[in-house]
Amino acid sequence: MKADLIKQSTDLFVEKGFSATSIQDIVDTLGVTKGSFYYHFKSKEALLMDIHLRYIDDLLKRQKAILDTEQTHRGKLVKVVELLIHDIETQGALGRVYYREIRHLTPENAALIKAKRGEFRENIEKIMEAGIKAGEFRENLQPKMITFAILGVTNWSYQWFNPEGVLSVADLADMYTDFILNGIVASEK
Amino acid sequence: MKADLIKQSTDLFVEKGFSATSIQDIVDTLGVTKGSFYYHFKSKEALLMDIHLRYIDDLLKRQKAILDTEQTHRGKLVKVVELLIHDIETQGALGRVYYREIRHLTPENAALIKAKRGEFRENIEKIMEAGIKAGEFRENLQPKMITFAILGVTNWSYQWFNPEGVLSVADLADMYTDFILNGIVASEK
Amino acid sequence: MKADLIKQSTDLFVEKGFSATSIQDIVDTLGVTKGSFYYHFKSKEALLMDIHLRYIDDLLKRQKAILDTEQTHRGKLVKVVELLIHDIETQGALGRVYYREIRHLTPENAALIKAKRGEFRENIEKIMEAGIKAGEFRENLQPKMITFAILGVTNWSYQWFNPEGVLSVADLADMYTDFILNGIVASEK
Amino acid sequence: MKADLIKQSTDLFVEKGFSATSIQDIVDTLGVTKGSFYYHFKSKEALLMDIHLRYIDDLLKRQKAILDTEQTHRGKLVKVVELLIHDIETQGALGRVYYREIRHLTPENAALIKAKRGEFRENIEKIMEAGIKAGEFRENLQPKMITFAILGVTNWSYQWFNPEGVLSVADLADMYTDFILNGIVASEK
DNA sequence: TATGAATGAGGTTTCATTCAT
DNA sequence: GATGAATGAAACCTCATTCAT
Repeated sequence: MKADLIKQSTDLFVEKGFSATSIQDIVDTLGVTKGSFYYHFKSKEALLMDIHLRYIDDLLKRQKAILDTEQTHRGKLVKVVELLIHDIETQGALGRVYYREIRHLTPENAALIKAKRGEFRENIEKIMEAGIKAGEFRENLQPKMITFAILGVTNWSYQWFNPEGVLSVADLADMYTDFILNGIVASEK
Repeated sequence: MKADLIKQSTDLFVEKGFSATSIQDIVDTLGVTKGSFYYHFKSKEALLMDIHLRYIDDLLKRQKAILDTEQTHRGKLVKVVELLIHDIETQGALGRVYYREIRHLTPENAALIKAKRGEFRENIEKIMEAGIKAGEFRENLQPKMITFAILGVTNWSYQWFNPEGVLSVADLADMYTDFILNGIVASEK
Repeated sequence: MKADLIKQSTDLFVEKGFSATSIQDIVDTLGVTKGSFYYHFKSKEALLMDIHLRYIDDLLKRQKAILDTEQTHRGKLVKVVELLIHDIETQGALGRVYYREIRHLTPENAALIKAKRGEFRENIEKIMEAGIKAGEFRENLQPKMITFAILGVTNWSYQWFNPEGVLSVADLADMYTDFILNGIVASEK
Repeated sequence: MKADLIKQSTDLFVEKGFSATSIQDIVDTLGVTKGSFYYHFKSKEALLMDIHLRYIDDLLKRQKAILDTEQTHRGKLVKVVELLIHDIETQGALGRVYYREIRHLTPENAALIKAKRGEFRENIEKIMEAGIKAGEFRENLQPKMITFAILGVTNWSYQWFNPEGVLSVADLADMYTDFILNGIVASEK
């Protein structure tokens, strides 16, 4: 039941946004009552926090697995990009909630989530730094800014990509790792 | 007065989101009354539409100027990227409202804005297509997807970039055009 | 367990009032669940009635003991006043619940409690009447109104008196019996 | 309208208590809507605070007038007692709300009201002190405790006295000033 | 142009109570 | 005896909107 509530509310938050989704909307889709909702969640914000925590903790765990497994910096980066893009398929557009609605968490909760987001981002920065040092990546890159650029490429996909369209998630991941690694300019031979 | 209302409400929408910002919030920061708001705007949604229209029309106008002026495909692309990033400074984080709150427009209005967004995006796609054909850009790129990637890089900046920080908007624009054009992999010499 | 529920709920009713205290509040302080509460009490009102009944029945029993024991009218009155004031120490501020929350009983239950209250008060009135007749008390007193005045002196103590302060319950009882008997005017010698 | 809301809600608070009176109850008796209530009052608690403030400020003002006018300590005391008892007639049983519902104010507001209550009480204490010093009142009285006893006599009247009964407010005031001044014991001649 | 008062729908939350286990 | 989940009514409050002035 709690799981159902999380599932339904996430879908509704994706579709209509957190503020525009009422508790009534959520419980109506499940045919239960508001009282039931408040038995499982202290507040609407608590539900949002729950969603955020599950998402980022899961992301961090899988990121860690990649860092521990992959050998090259390039391999690590590619796998992390794939991780983010594949999530569009497995998690629905949950990422949209994750980035859009953090403002509706209490300051304390928002701070916690932001710290975990920062951790995820810093892990990518570290890949960049190490890759530059090792000569795998270009020298004149600023790791922090390039990390934001890479996250932009992946996260923006949540806004528009339809995994059931003509292009598969795997195709998109390939295309984007290629773009990130090589840019768009034709090499002069 | 109308301009003040637009300015204040945009700031509040950036900060708290459209749904979470009440008309009362808006008029309170200006020291006027709600009646006054409704003299200038038919509804809250009309204000949001106004904001969207001003933003996208301005963007399209400036994009058109670039397309008419720049000669190379590469030059056109670089200038459009710069246009988007420089907006963070001149327009504040208005872009955040623009992408986040379209959901709260009426279906008709949302369709109009989406059409204009599409136009803006297609103009970039056309640059890509032409650039590929001309050999300026790599052959095996999919213009549509690469356009989304580029928009991801620029638009994501609205989420985190502080133009008053140590890195200037111009620096960021340079760095990102370089990233888009060349990727991150060190060339093997 | 039932005793614990009564004890905790009385404390909470004293502190926050009957309406403002939820069943959840009560069971939380005991670490049990609501189902458990409803095993012991038919309803929240039944608990309140239980508290009222225990209190007034106990008071009546002890008042009766005094009436049977003391010889003089003055002695009876003094002992009843002492009874009421000493209760602040032994019963906590239960008296506050007793007077404040009768409104939340069902009409039938409220009537029963009011009848018992009336009995307690009439017993004091009878002391007054007999004392006046016997010449122990002043002639021109109206027993009913003076009884209310005396109850005012004692019951009001529940509002402010702290038995752990510098003045003991016994001191207060002495002082108030003296006040009731002699008033405040200095006798002209 | 605001005045109407205060009037109706005070009556309902007297009758059913603050917690048990809903905003709906209040507005229904006036045939207006909840929105209207919240236009005039920020919250239910703000209304309660309004009622408390009006009551105690008025009481303090009238007490001050008495202190400035009356010459003897005895006269001052008698007039203050009359002031309190006459209020039952002019203010309805508002005093019941005043003493019973303070717990529903926010801590800050409750502190303010308690401070003003304290001021009122201290003014009576000062009469007692001065009266004792001047030999008008008995030497062995503790001003603070006697003040509470006097307030008990008067305030308790709010609980039971019906000004439309056989005994008038003036009669009660006479009777109680006599009781306070002379006690109940028959003087031995 | 602007205000102040009012509306009514709907928002989040609380709560006494029930009941299968 | 006790629990945990659920209910449904009702609580407080917010808000976009209207309108006479």
